[in-house]
Amino acid sequence: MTDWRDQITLDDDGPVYDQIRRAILDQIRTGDWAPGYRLPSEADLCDHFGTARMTVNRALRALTEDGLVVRKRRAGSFVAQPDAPAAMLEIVDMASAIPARGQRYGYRCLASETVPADEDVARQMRLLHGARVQHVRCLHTADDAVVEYEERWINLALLPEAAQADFDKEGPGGWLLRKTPWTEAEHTISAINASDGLANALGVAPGAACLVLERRTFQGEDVVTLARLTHPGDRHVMSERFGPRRHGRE
Amino acid sequence: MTDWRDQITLDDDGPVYDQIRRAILDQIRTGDWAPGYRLPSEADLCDHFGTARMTVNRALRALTEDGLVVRKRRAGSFVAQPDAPAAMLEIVDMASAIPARGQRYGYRCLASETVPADEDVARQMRLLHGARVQHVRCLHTADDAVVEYEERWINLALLPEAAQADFDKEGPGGWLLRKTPWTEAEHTISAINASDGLANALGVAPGAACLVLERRTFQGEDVVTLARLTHPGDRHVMSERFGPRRHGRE
DNA sequence: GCGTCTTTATTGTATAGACAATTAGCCGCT
DNA sequence: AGCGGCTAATTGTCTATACAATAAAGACGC
Repeated sequence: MTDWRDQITLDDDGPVYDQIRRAILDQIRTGDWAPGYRLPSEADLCDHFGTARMTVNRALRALTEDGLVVRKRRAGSFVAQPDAPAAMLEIVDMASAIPARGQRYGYRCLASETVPADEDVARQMRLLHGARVQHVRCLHTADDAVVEYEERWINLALLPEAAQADFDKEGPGGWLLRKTPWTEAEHTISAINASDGLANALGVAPGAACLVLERRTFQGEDVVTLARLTHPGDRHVMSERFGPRRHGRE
Repeated sequence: MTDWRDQITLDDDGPVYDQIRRAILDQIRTGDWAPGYRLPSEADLCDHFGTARMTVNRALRALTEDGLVVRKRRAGSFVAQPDAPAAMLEIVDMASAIPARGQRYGYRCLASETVPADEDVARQMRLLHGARVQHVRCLHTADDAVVEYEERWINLALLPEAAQADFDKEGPGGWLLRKTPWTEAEHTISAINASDGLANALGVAPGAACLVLERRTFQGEDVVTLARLTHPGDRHVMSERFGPRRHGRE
């Protein structure tokens, strides 16, 4: 990789601290500075941009508050591991959430195939009807009870490797978490009565209430992946807590 | 009211900017500085605390980012109107959400009574079994279709006025938004099959999947109110979008 | 090699001062 | 009374500097 100094420039639009923030954000978003990458020190950045340290500090602090960067005294500043989505609406990555509660996690892949997007999926993923997507269906279990039926569509235009990926051992959630740089996400929650097929997969009675969480994950304007996660309503709840953000020491 | 200088002091714990932030936060939380109140200017605060302006600025900026304070050049800094909870998980205050979509909003109060908390409610509200709470049940409609059945419990120890409040015209959501100072909130979402009674109230078939949102609203450690909001699953969804917070100009 | 001390790079916080941008409120004019 | 322009209060940003806290890396002794 060429020296970062050659790539990172300001756009002269808005406050300088925000220009710097966005410049660094871009490096992270493109994956150029991957998770774990050590950022230049404040001093180096000041030097490069020709600003005071407080200005660079403010940019880095904003990125830290957004969870994109982790900072440690003496060691430096690093691109954070992209686990942020899980933090907002809990019970997102089953593979990590279930062991945390002391239950035995199980995973089974039902199918993974490259297909043209049907109308509904194309609309939700902002793709043209018929665009190629990877369609994965799998089950997550806790102590042998099914807690989530996952249906997943991956945009092959953005992530062509997904067509070759092996989802037999690892769920698409974890795979994507490793592969894709930071993004935005959007959740939609609804409740449905289980169809016969779904009831069978989940191990519940037909007609039982199920909680459906659909998550679209973005890279800028593009949808990387669409996940439809269906849970038996009585066996699972989701929760989140918010308020004035936590400040200072954790 | 006595001069603010008599009330607001630092606790000497942690960074100064955070002490200042918390000191101001306390004024807001207690309702001492109510929504719309004009805060002292940065210069006054510097003077009072004996710090540099940047330090006070950082405290106020943090409060602004948390949505607790609104700042305007030349005019000053003001305590924000407490509309923040609605922003996080949308479809929260039906009375404002429904007209926003061009539908006709309707509200009907079914009952409002002062009762001792049963075991389940007491546990969720962190109260002693039998503590007095105001229990309100009501319906929200959009173009005459029921979109939400609201069951609400209000902690009378914290809000004794709730026993006398008239919930026939205004829903408890709006009333509380006006009455109670800023807090944290916690959501729990699940899906249930409608019981006969609930199905009747919502105007759906018995057994239909319903989305249940339970929200606990806190004042520090105390639960102010518990809301159980039940929606017909097929008629309603909730969504939220998140990612790197918006920065800079709106 | 293995512990212990020292050095030092890096971030975290705070200060004092400067200028820019915004705009509420006042003053004067008609 | 209404309008227009000026003034000044207030926030927004930036600089340059200083010292504190942390912990990695190196130096030293054994």
